[in-house]
Amino acid sequence: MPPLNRTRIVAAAIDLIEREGADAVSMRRIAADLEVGVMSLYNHVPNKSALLDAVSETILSEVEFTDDPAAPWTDRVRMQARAFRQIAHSHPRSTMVVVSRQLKSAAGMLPVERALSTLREAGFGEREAVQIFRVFIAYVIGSLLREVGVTPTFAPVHGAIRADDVDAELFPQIGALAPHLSECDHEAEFDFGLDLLIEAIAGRLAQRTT
Amino acid sequence: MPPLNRTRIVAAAIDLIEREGADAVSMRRIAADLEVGVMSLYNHVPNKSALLDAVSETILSEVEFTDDPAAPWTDRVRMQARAFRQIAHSHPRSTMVVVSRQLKSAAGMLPVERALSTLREAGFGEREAVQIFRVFIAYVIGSLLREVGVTPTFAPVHGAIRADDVDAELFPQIGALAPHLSECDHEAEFDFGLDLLIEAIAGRLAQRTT
DNA sequence: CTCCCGTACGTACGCTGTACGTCTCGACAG
DNA sequence: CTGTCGAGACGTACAGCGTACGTACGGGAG
Repeated sequence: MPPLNRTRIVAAAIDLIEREGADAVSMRRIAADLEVGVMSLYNHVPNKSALLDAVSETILSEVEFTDDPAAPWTDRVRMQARAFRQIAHSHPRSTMVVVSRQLKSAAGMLPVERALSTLREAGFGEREAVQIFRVFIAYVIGSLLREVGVTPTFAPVHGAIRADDVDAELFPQIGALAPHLSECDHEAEFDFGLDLLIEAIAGRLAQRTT
Repeated sequence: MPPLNRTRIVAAAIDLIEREGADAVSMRRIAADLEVGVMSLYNHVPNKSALLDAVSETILSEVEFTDDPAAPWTDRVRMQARAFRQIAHSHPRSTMVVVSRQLKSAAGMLPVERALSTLREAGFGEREAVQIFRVFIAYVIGSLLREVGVTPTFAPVHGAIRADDVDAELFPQIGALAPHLSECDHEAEFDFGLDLLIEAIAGRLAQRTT
């Protein structure tokens, strides 16, 4: 058994989250998985919150942000958004952890820097770039949370909604659209909204330069 | 002191969340606020999870969805989205609770029904209406979470980012745009993205009917 | 009056994060 | 070789959590 260290602890935490969900994470549980005393963890991690920060940072730094500065800005932002969505695939149950922690570290700020720089190079003004950036962030995070089921409200998937279950009098639309509501191709849905946003932004840019 | 009942318990829970945040919520704490034994709560609420569902439902049912079926669909969806955002104003610290619980009840499904019906009446197809609905939900929820600070990652507000704090070599854009990043008129930002989305959707509709 | 049931409540169990003290072991100074 | 020291592993302990269970009381039904 290799010596205990921060990296092994973080890896065990991620593994535990993916196996049993974020609620299952406890210092005792992680220690047990590592076959180690609980308090030994505290020699390498100051507290649970810092451990979750490290989890977030690790996952974030695994995302492959391949950016081609020569490509059109529309393709670049699309690629960046898609890269971010990869988190939901590579670490689905950790997504909420990643998204809900502010990281002041390089791993957390690099995606921001890239996005802003892309928008600036596309020709948007300072204030404009930040606004557009925020719109994309909101959409991407909202989409991720729906995909991993953290915000099931108003996004029922899983056949949780059956046409028979809903009162056709009160909710005729939900009843009628139940087949479409209960199935969701996350990638297609994500791209649909993403293209919509990019198209709208491109429209603004074109209209302003004329 | 009036007799204990479900309504009073839910009200106490909401009050506690708004005063001290969702993490401060515990059955013992709520019971103490009501000057009542902990286990007395369980005569009116089956468990903590159900209590939080009730909290979500209560807040949701307070949202005023004034919908004018005669108005253009663009105005209607804008109004619905803004109404939803009111949650962040009326119960900021409860927002995450509301958004993260799936409600099968009428209070949870009514907004969905309204949105879908608006989109259908605007002329969108079944599948299309659901897709567009999902895009709006993602954007609205993402925006709410940023506004209430649940997803501070990539959305640093509060002057948390100062131009001096960031390495100008590694993050030139973040440094240059720090003034804009550190201040955020949530309502204006929300409307900016909302109008962008509505405009894009309207474009799709116009293009298809021609 | 008696019975009964809903409500309030105390106790208890297993879980949580983590502060603190102890013990062991490898490295290095003399 | 021996004495010392620091770092890491670990046990114990405490306050707090959700809630299962048993008990006591008070008012309406028969």
